[in-house]
Amino acid sequence: MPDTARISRIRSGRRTDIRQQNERLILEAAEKVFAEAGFGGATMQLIADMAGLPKANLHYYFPTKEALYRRVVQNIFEIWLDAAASFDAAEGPIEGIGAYIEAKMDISRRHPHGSKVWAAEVMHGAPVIQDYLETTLRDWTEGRMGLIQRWIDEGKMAPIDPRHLLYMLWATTQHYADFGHQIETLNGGKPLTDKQWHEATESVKQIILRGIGAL
Amino acid sequence: MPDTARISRIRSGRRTDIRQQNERLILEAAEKVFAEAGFGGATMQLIADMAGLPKANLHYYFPTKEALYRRVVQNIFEIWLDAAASFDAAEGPIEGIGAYIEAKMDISRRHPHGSKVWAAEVMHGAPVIQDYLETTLRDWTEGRMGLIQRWIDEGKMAPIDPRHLLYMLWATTQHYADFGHQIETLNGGKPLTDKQWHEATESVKQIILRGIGAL
DNA sequence: GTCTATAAAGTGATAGAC
DNA sequence: GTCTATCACTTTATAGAC
Repeated sequence: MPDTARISRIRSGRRTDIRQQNERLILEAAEKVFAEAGFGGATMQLIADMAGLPKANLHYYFPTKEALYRRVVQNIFEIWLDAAASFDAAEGPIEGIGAYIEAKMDISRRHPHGSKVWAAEVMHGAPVIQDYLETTLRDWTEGRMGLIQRWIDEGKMAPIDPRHLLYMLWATTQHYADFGHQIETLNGGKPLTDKQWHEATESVKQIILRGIGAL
Repeated sequence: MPDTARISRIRSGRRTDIRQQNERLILEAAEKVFAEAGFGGATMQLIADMAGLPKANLHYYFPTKEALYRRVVQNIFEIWLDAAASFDAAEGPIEGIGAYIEAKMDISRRHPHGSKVWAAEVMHGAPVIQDYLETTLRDWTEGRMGLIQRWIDEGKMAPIDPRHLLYMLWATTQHYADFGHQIETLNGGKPLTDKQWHEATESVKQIILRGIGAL
């Protein structure tokens, strides 16, 4: 390999590293700022400061504020879709829905900002991710509804409406992220401990699994 | 009564009527705009247009954008507090929690905008209503937790954690307002019918009441 | 790939005539 | 109590030197 080519590859590799690292820094900062201030309340200046970069660099990596925002929303959506794996692999509701609750609660704890950004996006009428709702989410939902209906037909749980069960699963688990500030305030101003997160997860699992007649 | 006094009273009465009517128009428009665009995304111009008033008049009735926003948040909070009456008057969980779910679901249907404004306010760290969380909501929560614990002690329901039951009640009922757009999209793009709202309410009641061992 | 300076547009709020 | 015109400020986005 000629020197010039090797040097070029190294340079290119370094540039790629810098790009990936800066994009990650920007996305993490953006997720937090969008969650805490909303899209309209967030400023590129604030995101830049939190990422430790000059504001102009944000526009170098993401052409517009909306493009940056879109990436943040897509990220949390993909994380949630991955959590469905445990759902599908299960043989019955205790295992499947129990694992799904655990996975969603874990995401609420590890990605509270992304959850809030998604919630705000939906509350505002999903101006940016309406296509996801109509395609990916719709297909996902119908697939899981069929799975739950099969468990009902097999007598593994009571005949509840699968759609409203899914809504309840989303609502209860995401509540611990989206309303985390309210929960923290009612917890004496302190974040939930490991033990409290475990108790919350077990409470949700217990009520829902018994509620659908699986226990 | 002298003519001048009578006329003055009438004039004063008319002015009061105009004030009350305009304040109501502004508050309704503001609730909708804050819900759909967020505090930062909402503009006084947009609220004024929706209320059918010149922008300057908004500042005549509400000194600042934040003062107007604060009133919107307080409104939904008081509506929710009133819904607790059914909770307290009950003799056991089936009656009390069942009525509370029905009341909260009804509010989600009739006041979806207010619910979203509250959700966004909490998600952003409750910058405007933190004092309510620490006083009124905290007292309310502890009172209801005591009531639920009494029902547990009396053997009227299973020994679940009262706090997480309350969170689940808030999460599930408010989800139908806050994520109404997502639910509507998954309903073929059409709002829930009377029948579907009733089915949703019954599903929530059934799963939770059975889940806490009250059925 | 980085950063300063600035352009272009929009915002909350107010003055002042009616 | 109403409404037009405008001020003072902030924002997104970009130009252009380095």
